[in-house]
Amino acid sequence: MSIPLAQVFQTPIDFNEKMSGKDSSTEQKIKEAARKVFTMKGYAATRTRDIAEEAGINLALLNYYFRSKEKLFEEIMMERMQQMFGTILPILMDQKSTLENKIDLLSEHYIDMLQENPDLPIFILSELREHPGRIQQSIPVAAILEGSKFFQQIKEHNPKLHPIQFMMALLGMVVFPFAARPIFGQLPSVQEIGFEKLMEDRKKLVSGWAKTILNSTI
Amino acid sequence: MSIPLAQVFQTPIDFNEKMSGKDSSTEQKIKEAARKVFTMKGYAATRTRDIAEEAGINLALLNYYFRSKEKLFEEIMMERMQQMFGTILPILMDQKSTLENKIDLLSEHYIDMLQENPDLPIFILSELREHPGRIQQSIPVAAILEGSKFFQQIKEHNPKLHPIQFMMALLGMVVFPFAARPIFGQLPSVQEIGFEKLMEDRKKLVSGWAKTILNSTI
DNA sequence: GTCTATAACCTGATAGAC
DNA sequence: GTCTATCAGGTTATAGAC
Repeated sequence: MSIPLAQVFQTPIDFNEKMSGKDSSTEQKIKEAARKVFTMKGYAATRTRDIAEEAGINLALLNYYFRSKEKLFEEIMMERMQQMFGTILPILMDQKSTLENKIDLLSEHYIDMLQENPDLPIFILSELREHPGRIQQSIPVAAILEGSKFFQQIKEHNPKLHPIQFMMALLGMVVFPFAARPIFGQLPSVQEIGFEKLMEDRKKLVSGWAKTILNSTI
Repeated sequence: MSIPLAQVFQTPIDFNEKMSGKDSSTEQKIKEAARKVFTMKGYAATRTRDIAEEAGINLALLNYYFRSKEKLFEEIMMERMQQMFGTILPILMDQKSTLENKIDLLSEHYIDMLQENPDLPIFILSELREHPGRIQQSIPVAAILEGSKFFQQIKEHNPKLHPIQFMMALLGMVVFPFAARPIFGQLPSVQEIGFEKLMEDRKKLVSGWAKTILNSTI
């Protein structure tokens, strides 16, 4: 069930190309539809009929290609988790880049990816709450993160700061706005400026703030 | 459908007292069970049978007290949203307290509340994604936030910083660790230190960092 | 490979006895 | 108010024709 490490390290660009699905075979159409519906509504609220309709095919065909709803979901979930974590892990593990470099890259690339997949965070987080086990089944995120160059660099840079606390701050500043978009999106000023514009500006804000935090003595 | 403003402003303490439910009438037992199951699994994945079993009563009784699954859910959702937003809004609207004061209070009280209700954020966010309308039905969070003393104070303190961007950073640093607990909780170092301890330490970290961000010129 | 029809099952809700 | 039994509708999955 675990994914070859090479796949974890594919770049976001490779991934998005694979996702755009120019292969319009029936199987790909179903997968694309499943990706869309599962991500928007979650496993439990999704009916296989919705997916079939979205794919423009018959319900029976879905079970012909993928044995069951559960099996189809597993495939989608695997892909989406790779997209969620595959974007950051290669950056954090890079042995050459500096700490500040990693922060810049993460802020920029992750916001880019989330702009194109705004409901990815809620999907991952809400599906993971009931099956936390899924995560180590697909990618050993925990082990990778903990032993990453990134963690090592944080410890060296500021021994008083626990890398986890910093990681939670950085990811929180980047990911939370997307997870809470249903709320923030209703603020008049967000609607005026536009959520996408705000996130575009946010890239520089977050990387700047993160570096500031890193050097603070709190 | 909208809640009297007085109720929005109840303190977290009042709220928690109401939640502890010493009234063990059947109706309260059902509500308590519903709160637990809905919050853990979400609306779609919850079966009314699960709630009945958790409450130690019969399925028919659930429909006797609350007309339907949907109606019961509405009540729970309303409560939970009040808990989610009722904790911060009074702090942000206070006319007397300073900006730094508000940051300290929010960081401390919100983390306290989330320690007791760790799966509240995912519940709210995942239920809101499909029905973003629910939010203005219960509490006019958007309008309140936008016109709050807090926003005004941020603008005065640092005119170059958009209050929304700061708000997203502050809430992200506080709320995200709980939303992503299924992931962070698997890191060995988190298990060693203990998630609760980390969050306890985090109160001061976040309030410190938030003030630093506020004064940065980025 | 793709469809229609249907089986098998599950879930929310109610009827009616106590 | 509380229970058992059951209905009605919906959902996944499959059988079988084309």
